[in-house]
Amino acid sequence: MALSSRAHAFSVEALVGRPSKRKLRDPREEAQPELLEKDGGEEEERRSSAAAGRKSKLTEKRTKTGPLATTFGFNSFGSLEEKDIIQVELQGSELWKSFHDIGTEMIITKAGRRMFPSVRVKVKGLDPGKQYYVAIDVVPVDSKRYRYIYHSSQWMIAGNTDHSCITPRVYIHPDSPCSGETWMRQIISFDRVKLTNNEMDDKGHIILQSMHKYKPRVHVMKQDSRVDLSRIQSLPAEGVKTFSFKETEFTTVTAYQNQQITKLKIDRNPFAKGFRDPGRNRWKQQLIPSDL
Amino acid sequence: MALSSRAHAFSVEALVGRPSKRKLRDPREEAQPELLEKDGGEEEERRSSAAAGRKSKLTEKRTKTGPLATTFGFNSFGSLEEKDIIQVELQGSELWKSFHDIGTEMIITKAGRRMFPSVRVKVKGLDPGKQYYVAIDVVPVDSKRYRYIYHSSQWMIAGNTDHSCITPRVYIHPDSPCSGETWMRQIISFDRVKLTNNEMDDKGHIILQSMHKYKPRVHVMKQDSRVDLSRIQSLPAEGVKTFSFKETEFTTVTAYQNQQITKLKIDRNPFAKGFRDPGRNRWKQQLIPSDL
DNA sequence: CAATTTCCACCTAGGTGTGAAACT
DNA sequence: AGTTTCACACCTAGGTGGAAATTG
Repeated sequence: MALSSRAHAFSVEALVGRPSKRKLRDPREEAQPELLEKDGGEEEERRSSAAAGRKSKLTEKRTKTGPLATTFGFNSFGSLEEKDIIQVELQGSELWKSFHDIGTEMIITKAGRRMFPSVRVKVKGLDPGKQYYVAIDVVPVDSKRYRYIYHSSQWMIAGNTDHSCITPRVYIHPDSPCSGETWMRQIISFDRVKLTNNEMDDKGHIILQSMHKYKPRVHVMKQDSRVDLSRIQSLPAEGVKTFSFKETEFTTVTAYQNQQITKLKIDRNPFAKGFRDPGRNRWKQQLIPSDL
Repeated sequence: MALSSRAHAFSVEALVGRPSKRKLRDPREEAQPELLEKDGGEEEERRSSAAAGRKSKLTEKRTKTGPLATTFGFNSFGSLEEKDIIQVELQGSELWKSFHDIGTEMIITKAGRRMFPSVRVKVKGLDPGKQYYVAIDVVPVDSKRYRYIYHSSQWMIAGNTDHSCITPRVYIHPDSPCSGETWMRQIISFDRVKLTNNEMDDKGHIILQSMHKYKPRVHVMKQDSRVDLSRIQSLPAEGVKTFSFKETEFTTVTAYQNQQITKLKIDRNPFAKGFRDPGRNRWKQQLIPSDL
């Protein structure tokens, strides 16, 4: 155990990984209505795998690969076909849950930092012959600023923030636009999205504030020949289906707070392989000039 | 001088780099009509910088950044506006010319190999508000098979090949579709295109035959909502403007034939830096077990 | 024997967390 | 004291030509 000195003071409870506190906070959040969906009237259906029993008629076809989010076809597209029941299924939800159970943290930097895990989804119910855009954005979960308390390994509310005047940036999936057939045939990965705390960012990265809670949202929209969706910065008012998943919520940080998160990231992110234990601090020894 | 042993037998003439022979062959090729443009009736205007004197009315606005190719608006798009005079300008033409003067070779492999130099262009005369696709393909320059003669450092005709039944694969620029405004604002680079000699290739690479002469072509097409251009394998019959540049012609090889080409590639391609002279064959000495 | 394939050392390009320094 | 930034060693991912092996 030779991880970051930043999270040096952690409780035994945090290391054992008892998920009780976190589980207790969830029901309250699930019950509260969507506060942030005023900008278009699109319906958002969130379904964690724990709530997978509802709407069995729609979930009959579910494979056991992961949680599923569904939006009913209330015809903002103008089409009445049964196929209008678009479903979006999160891939890699087990990994997301591993982080979520601890309290997911995502690093944000000036230059932009990828998410790990990244959002990857499968889409069903599209019209194979029609063209769609698929996009992602990240919206605040609440209006609170958080602070991590080391000795209790807990996130505490540390203040309020007004997000209401900020329109979140949208990252259009690079394959867009693309036929429904093609979208449905592949796993749609947003692994190249980058998060930044630089409000002046000009590289199209998603701008967030550190020490706040956010959730990614996936958007599916039929191609509209009237607007060039490929260059927009904000979502159109209608014709957009929006999906999100409880287990992808995270807190933004500029340096990891909870050492369990650091450990899990190092363990699962291929790019952090150099920090895995077995062969670690071997290079440190080479820096000591003792062979002379 | 410790380059490839393959091109060991080279003439002094080749090393000095006298361009006379090549220059002599060019006029014949320029005079011959396009043989391979039967598939759509699109007009192709080729203009090397050596022929830049013609059509001065159109080239007045030319900057001195490179050669320019122009297609007149004869309304396959149905529009009559003056803006229909689309111009495509090759970027990095000095580098291309350095290779062309020697006799450009491009390696092709089963897995696919990038081109160096890569095709990079600037486009002018698009309708800023309309959507366009930009694409590249590579077509045969003639029906000959070539062989490199080491002792005279020359390419000789070695036989005939019938290309007529092969429709070339098209590589759609990944930014497609995109507004004319955006296309014109940036340099359009095809550096990710890969060439292969694998006729069964399923990765969308451009399939070529080794030891043949080819030229890349750049295509500009207005978006047609009737067809999903993003997934096509061959060009539509109409509404396509096609451009090519004499200095981007090349001969396909599976291993470099002319040592001057090898030298120039190593010198200019960042990925071949490891073969540049100063620090070379230092690692070879480490492999000799002589320190015991 | 010419042409092609394969494996390799050496690069570019860029995604990790670290730990010290800087900021506020 | 909490938070942010920076240079850095260490990775992944993949683009080079060399040289030996293989192909036809």
